[in-house]
Amino acid sequence: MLDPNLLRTNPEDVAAAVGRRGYKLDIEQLKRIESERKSLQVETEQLQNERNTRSKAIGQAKAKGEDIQPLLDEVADLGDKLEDRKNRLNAVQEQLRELALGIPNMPHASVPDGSDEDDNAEVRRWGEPQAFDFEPQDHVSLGERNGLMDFETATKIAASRFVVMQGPIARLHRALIQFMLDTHTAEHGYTEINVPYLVNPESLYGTGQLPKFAEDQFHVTEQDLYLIPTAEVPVTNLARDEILDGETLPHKYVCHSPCFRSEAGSYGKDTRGMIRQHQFEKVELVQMVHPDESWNALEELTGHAETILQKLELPYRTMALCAGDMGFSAAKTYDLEVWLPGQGKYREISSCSNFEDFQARRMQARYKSADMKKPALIHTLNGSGLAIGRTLIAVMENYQQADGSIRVPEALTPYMAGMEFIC
RNA sequence: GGAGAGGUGGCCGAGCGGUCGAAGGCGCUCCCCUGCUAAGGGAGUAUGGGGUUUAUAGCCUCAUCGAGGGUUCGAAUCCCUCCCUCUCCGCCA
Repeated sequence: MLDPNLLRTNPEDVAAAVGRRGYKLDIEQLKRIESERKSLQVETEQLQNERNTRSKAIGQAKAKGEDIQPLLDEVADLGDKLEDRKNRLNAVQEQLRELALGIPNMPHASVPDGSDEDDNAEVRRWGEPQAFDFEPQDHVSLGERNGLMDFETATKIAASRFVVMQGPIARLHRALIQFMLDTHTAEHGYTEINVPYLVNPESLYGTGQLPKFAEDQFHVTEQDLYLIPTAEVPVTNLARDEILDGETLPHKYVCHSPCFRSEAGSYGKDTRGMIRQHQFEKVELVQMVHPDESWNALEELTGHAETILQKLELPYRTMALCAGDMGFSAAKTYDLEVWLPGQGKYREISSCSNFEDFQARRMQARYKSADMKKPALIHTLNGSGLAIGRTLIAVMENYQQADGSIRVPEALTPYMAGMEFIC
């Protein structure tokens, strides 16, 4: 959520900023509702004040044993009037809240212009896609070779967009998780954390998945809980309604979790293989930082994710998302795209964003240092470090041999009991 | 799942329809006293919103005693629903 005060006092600037990402802010509507809110709120509070004052007087009169009937007659119609104003005020405030919750974050000045992924800017590139002296297969044919990956059975026991993995591939999948957690905790200073995979609606409001993206979530209606679409949700919400000690910032968490996404609206997209699944695993990096530090932190966090790709020796490029391609809550996002020989292109494997105070405001996540009179909003960031399923694919496709076997990346052999090839 | 108890300010803990945003204690901040890492005295010490304002100063005001409804001129106090915590029993990875 944007600063309501900014929205009130300077809607033109806000409109211009969010306009860069293709969001049309109706300034006239905003101003109209806002002025209505103001007059209604002032009136309502005056009435409340009157009621409080008079009720107090009644109490005092009664204590002295005076006749309070005349006083009661005086306030007879106050209640109805107040009730009416309150209802109208609530309606207007709700309208305003919905409007504010629906406005995306303002892109940072350094975010490139553009409307879709074609306008994303390449920031840097690492590694060379290797030349194969045979026709490289994609992960689906590589995985199905010995029944290591089974999409049909997954469809039988669940639905499409799920997978069953077995044997060394299942182990490689686990090895990637261990490797990433170990790297981020030992080398990058993150604290490993384990969190609930079902969260309440408040948490999804906090990070911005609700109210706008309800159809993307798996909802357990009986208990009104949601399967997490990413560990970002439970981890970032650790700070919800908290005042963190400023001296303890930054808080850096690394969290492995499954992620559940309905993928509504992506029918027919990436239907083959493990690229886009309803359930996948991810090692997520989350940082809660001092507002002055978030831009440094974004560069740092992106670098942490890149380190994983470098250690796995997977070629990738770093893209700065253009204004029109960024997620709802982000002020700036870097995507890491890994080279997939099976597709002959770079595909997203990580997304690292600075949300500034956008999520923090929704969550009321604040910090306070000794020299501060009042608490202030923290800044939040997160990034995949990395998506496990897609990393697995990348390893399979980039490390495949002519015979269809897969060489185990050196960084992973300690986690594979020394196994060098998956046959 | 069954039976009970309870959710109040940073913490502990009173309050059981009126002058309560809330006694008291602890903690914290400032001041005083004290010739010494103790003790004592005094003052202060919740958060969020709105209005006014150049102002994150001041002033005015509203809301908040787990959450949401209700009764009432008036609710921390009464009623209803929900959530959470604790104790005992049952079940169970």
